[in-house]
Amino acid sequence: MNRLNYHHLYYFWRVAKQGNLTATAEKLAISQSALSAQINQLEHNIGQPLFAREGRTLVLTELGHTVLNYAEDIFQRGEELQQLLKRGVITLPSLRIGMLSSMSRNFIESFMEPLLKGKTDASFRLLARPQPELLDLLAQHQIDVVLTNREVSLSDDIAWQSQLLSRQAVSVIAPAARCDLPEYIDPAYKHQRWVVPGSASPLRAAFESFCTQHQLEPEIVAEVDDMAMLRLLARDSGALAAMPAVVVRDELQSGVLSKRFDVPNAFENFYAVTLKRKFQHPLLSELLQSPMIDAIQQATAEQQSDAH
Amino acid sequence: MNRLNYHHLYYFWRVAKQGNLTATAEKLAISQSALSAQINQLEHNIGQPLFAREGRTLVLTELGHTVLNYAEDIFQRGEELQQLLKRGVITLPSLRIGMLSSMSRNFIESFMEPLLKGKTDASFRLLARPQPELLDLLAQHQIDVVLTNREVSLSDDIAWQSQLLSRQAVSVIAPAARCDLPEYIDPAYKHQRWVVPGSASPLRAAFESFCTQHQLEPEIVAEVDDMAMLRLLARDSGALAAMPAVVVRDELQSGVLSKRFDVPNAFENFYAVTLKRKFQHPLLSELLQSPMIDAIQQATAEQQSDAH
DNA sequence: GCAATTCATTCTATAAAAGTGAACGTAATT
DNA sequence: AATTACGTTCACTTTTATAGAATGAATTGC
Repeated sequence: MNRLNYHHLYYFWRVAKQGNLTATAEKLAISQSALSAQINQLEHNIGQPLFAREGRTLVLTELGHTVLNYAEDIFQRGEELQQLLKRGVITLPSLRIGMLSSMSRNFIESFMEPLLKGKTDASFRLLARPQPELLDLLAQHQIDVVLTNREVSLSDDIAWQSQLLSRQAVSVIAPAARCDLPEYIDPAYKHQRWVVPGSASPLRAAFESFCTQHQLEPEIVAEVDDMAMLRLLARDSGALAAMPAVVVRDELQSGVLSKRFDVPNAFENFYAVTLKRKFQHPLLSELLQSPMIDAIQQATAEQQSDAH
Repeated sequence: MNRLNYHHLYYFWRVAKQGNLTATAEKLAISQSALSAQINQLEHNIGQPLFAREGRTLVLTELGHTVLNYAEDIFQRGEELQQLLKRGVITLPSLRIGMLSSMSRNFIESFMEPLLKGKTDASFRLLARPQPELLDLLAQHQIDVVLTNREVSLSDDIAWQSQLLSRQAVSVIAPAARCDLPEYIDPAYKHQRWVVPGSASPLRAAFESFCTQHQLEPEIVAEVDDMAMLRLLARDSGALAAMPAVVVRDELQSGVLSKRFDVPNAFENFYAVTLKRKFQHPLLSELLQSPMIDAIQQATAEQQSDAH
C-alpha cells in the first residue's frame, strides 16, 4: 500500500454510509462504473476487500466497518471545515437519535432534557424505528445513538457499545376509580381486566410469571408493543396496566392514574447503544454523562441492592 | 467552492507543518512546481490565501492556521488508519512534549509520571528548546504541548491555550553545612554568597526585590538560566541558592541540602501551552487532568489564600 | 419458469488532473 | 554584483478519473 488515497476513501465513505453504489453514484454525480472502479482501487491498494459482494448488494466486511469508523471521523471533520470555509462559522451537525418505536416517550424526553433546555444552539433529529433498522442505521453512521429497551446481541463485525441508562421497575397501574385496590398483591387482583406489554417484551414475561406465582387469572384486554399506546390505554380503558411507572409519569402526578405496587424483580432496562468510535458527537457525550443519567444510575444501584 | 479536495488539503498539511515548500516537495517525491500548483489550487478553491508570501518564505495566514487545525485532525486520524491497515494494529503516535530548556527537570519528571509508570504502551518524545522555537513548533503541530515557566503572550492568528499547572514558592536553599542559618529572614543573611536564577527570570526579580526590602547585600557567585545547572551549583558550590524547592527535591530529601524558608510572594509558575484543538492527544488529556495536577492546583490555591 | 429489473463489474476511449523541467522573479547572503 | 535559496509560471507529458456500452448475476413480477 502506497499512500492512502483520500478520494477513494471519500467515495468509500459515501457508499458505505448509503449502502448502495448506484444511488451514491447519482448523489456524487458520477457514473456507477467510475465509482465501482474507484472503490476497487481502494480495496486493491489496501489489499483486502472492504465490501463483501453478496448477491447484488454490497455488505461491509469487518475491516470495512473499521475503515468506515476512521473515514467517519476524517470526513465529518472535513465537512465541518468545508462549512467553516463556506459560511464562516462552525455549526455542530445535528445529533441524530434513533429510538425504538415501542419505548416510553417520557423516558426519551427526560433523556434529552439537557438538549431541550440547553444553552447549546445545536439541533437534533429523532427517529423511531424497529430495532434491526436502528442498528443498521447506526452501523452506517446514519444516526449517532440508539435508545432501546432491548439488549443488543453482540455482532461479529460491529463493535456495539451499550450503556445501561436506567432500570425501571414494572408497576401495577390503576385508574383513579380503582384506587381502592390494595397497594400489595392480594386476592382482589385475581380476576381483573388488564392491558399489558406485547409478548415480545421481557416485561410481559415477568408479568406472566408473576401471575402464575400468585395464581392470578388476568383477563387481557389489550396487549400493545408501543409504550405510548399502552399509556393511552392505561388511561382510557378502565383496565389495570402493567408497565414502568415512568411511562405514565404525568398521569400519576395529576392523579388520573395511580400506582398500586411494583411487580417484584421485573424491570425494564434502557440502553444507549453507540458505535465504538474515537470521536463522539459532543452533544452525545454530554447526554451520556449528564447528571440525570448519574441520578438514574444511582437509583438503579439502590434498586438493585434493595432487591437483595 | 466545489468539494474540498483532500489531496490538496493533504499537501497543504505537509507544507504547513514543514513551513517550507522545497523540502516538503522532496519528502513527497514530487517537484516543487507541482506542489506549488496544488496549493495554489486549494487557495483558489477556497477563495482566500492560506499562506502569505513574505519574501521567499511561506507564512500561514490566520485562516491558514484554522485550516491547519482541521487538517491536523483529519490526517492524523488518516495516518492512524494507514498504520492500522499496514501493520494490523493501532499504536498511538508518540506524545511530543516541548520543554523550556531552563525548566526544572524534577518538575517535568513529576508531570510525566503517569506516562512513566503507565500501563500505557505509548512512547513520548521530549525536546528542550528556547521559548520562541517551542511556540513555532507548537504552531506547526510538530509538538503537542509546551511546558514552560514563562507566560505566553497572546498572538493574533494563533489560539494558544495556556493552563497553569503549578505555582512553586521560591525558597532559600542552603548546603547541609549551613543548616545553622535560621529558618526565617535574619541579619545572618546580610552578607552571603548566592547562586541565583538568571536575570531574565521573574524569580530573579523577586529575589532582588526581597534583598532590597531586607537590606541584604548578596554576593552573587553565579547566575544561571538553567534550573538543572542551578541545582548542581546549589549542591556543589557551598553558596546559598534562591530557587523553587522542587528543583532540588532529591537533595532536600537526602539531606544534602536544606530549605531555610520561602521567599514571600515569589513564585514560579508552570504552564502547559497547547493549541486550541478539538482532538487532543489522548495521553496529553490524561496528563493534564491527572490527579497530580489536581493536587498541585489545590496546593496552589491554598498558597494563594495563605498569601492573603 | 421466463422476461424484466436492479445492481454491480469490466472494458475501452476520452477528459481531467497531477506531474515534470526549464525559465523566471524576488529576496537574502556573500 | 554575483550567488544562493525559495517560490511561481509556463509548456508539455504522464497518470488518473470518468463516461458509456457491454456483461453478469441475483431478484422481482407475471
